[in-house]
Amino acid sequence: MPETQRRPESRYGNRPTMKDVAARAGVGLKTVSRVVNGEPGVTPETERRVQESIDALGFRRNDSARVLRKGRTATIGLVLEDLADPFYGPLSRAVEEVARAHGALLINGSSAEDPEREQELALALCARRVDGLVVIPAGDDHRYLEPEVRAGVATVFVDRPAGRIDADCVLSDNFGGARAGVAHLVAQGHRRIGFIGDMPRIHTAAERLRGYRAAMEDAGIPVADAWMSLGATDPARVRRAAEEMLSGAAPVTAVFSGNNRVTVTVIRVLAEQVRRTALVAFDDLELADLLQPGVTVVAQDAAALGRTAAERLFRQLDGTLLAPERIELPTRLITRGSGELPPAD
Amino acid sequence: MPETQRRPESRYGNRPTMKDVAARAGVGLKTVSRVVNGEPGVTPETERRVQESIDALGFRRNDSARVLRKGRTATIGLVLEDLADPFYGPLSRAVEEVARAHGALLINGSSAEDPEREQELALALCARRVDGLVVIPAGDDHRYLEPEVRAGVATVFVDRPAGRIDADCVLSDNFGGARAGVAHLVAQGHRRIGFIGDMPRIHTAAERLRGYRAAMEDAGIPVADAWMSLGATDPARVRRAAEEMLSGAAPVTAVFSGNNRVTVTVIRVLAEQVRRTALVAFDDLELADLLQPGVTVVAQDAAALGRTAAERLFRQLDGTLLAPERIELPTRLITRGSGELPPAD
DNA sequence: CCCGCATCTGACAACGTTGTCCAGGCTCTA
DNA sequence: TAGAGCCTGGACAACGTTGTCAGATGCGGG
Repeated sequence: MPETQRRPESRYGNRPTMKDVAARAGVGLKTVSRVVNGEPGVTPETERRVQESIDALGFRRNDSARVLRKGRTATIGLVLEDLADPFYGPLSRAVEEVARAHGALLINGSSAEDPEREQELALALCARRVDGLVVIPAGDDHRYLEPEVRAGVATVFVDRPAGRIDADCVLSDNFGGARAGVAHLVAQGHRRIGFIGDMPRIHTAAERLRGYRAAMEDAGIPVADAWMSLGATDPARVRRAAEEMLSGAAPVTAVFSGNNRVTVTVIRVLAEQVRRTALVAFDDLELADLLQPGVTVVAQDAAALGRTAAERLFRQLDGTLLAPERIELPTRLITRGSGELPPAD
Repeated sequence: MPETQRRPESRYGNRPTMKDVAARAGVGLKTVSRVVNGEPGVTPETERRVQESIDALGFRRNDSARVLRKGRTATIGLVLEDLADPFYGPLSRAVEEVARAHGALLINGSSAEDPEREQELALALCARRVDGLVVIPAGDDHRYLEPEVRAGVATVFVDRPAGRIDADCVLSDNFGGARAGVAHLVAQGHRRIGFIGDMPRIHTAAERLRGYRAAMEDAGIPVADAWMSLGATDPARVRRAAEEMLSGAAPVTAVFSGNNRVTVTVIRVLAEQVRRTALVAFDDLELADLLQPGVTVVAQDAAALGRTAAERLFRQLDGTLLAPERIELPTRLITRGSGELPPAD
């Protein structure tokens, strides 16, 4: 029994290590390390021999071991809501680009709007010792991250603020954007304006609702309960909500739609109606300008959100960062027709 | 000078280790390991003490060290083209879901259609010892992965086949889909049918072009060079290409568009034309049914591609897999109006 | 009362890498 | 030619975890 310790099962399929490379090249272990890391102090001739050995064996440095030794993983984590949502694609890509510029890789996971899953994911990433974490919160209590933050994990929240923890946040001006969007409808002469949004427990949804209410109040219009749908996100329920506020004795003449997923359904419903109803939607859509009429939107810049957050993350990692801050990015009203339809009553 | 070796800079901000937990709980290191991993053989009382210690110190197991010891990372890598592309969002999400079901995390990176960057990314993932790799190829030579595959990295290619290496591939039936789409246009009476696609060096683009040619040949229609645009992907060039084939003495009466990015531009151009030109597009679009006319598409199932690839990857990891295979998923023609317009000449 | 056995616990090595430090050989100068 | 100083290379420990194995403890039976 020559081995006292059984090798763990299928350990990397027995990859060559620096030791193997060193043995083959007839040099010391550390010399190989030097070559691999481009450190100075190796003769060209030695370097050549080592390099040849590396190529011959198909050696690739084991970053797990490296990380263990160095303490930095050059990896950041991104916890988002749903990678398949067209809003998060560009955001994620922007984070990735910044990470790449800093030589880091990106691990990401979707929380599917489930706070528990968000926590599970974030902590799994911490266990892997990501250097930093960009989180799009699903839950509203992030105290579970406190030990991690104290331990030095850089953390930035995006799109929605952190709950019960003092941390950097990068947000869109949801309130201002919604307010401006609704005000735009008011300016076209609308008074009965519907709002279809997500559950108010989601911060962005709550803020947009607040913007809606503010704009209505600015205009001195009392809001009827029947004009608001909160929390219906699946197509069927959105459809029902939209149809309801479009029917009855005093139907809404305009709708403000609270996010991109709601919008696609609302557009469908409006297209089926005889009466032309105005629409302003939060979040831009790919083909919004080609519809009849074009969809007027309050656009947020998903890529900018991601970029800003990631840049801030790396500034935390540089150590050049001071107190947590809340950064709010402006939204932009893009008029394309649907928001400029006059009231049709 | 009590320490012979300086601590690496800011090593995890001095996180507690199992040793610290053990010391505080007054137990041995291994006992903590047992508790953390839920291994049997620990008295409830001891376990309680250890758990208390863990909570008090905010300990979290360092997975890097764990990986180093165990040899499996429970992480898979996904190299795709552009996370911001709406086609890859669902694909990526599907891979993530499968990974999650197997208790693995997902690292992903975008190659931006650059073979060098693809290689760099894939190898970086291998250095991190991901258990497996799902690759959407940008390049056409993947021999660089051979040592990795031999070393036991499970590998599956998606959307496009691997180059010069024998590996699992999961593809859409690009040829068949394009052929059916073009045949559909022929069936409406079109004879002058344009094709606007990506660079033929991209496999999917080449296959779709082949499908176009095949359908035309089936119909006995010789293809004019002026009807084809290959490799223009940025909006400006697509626009020019489209406008060109729509003008002149014998303009095309129908266009087959080779991918989603091309399609959005083509739709814009067609909308500006007086004459109605038919369109069938490869890849579905979010609001395709709401345009006037609705866009007839050859839809592929991005999520199914991702799911199938990831499942195959994990079957490789289970060791239940045999020879590399090429799996082709069917596409679906969805008629919505634009593809049913008759020739307008 | 002591032995044997089962159960629980801990010491130790090893995973693959990098930081430190020292040895040996070389060059250059006095 | 000897000494100082530089350059290259290697031995060794340490990073935090887990597998192995042996020691300790307690209990029941002979």
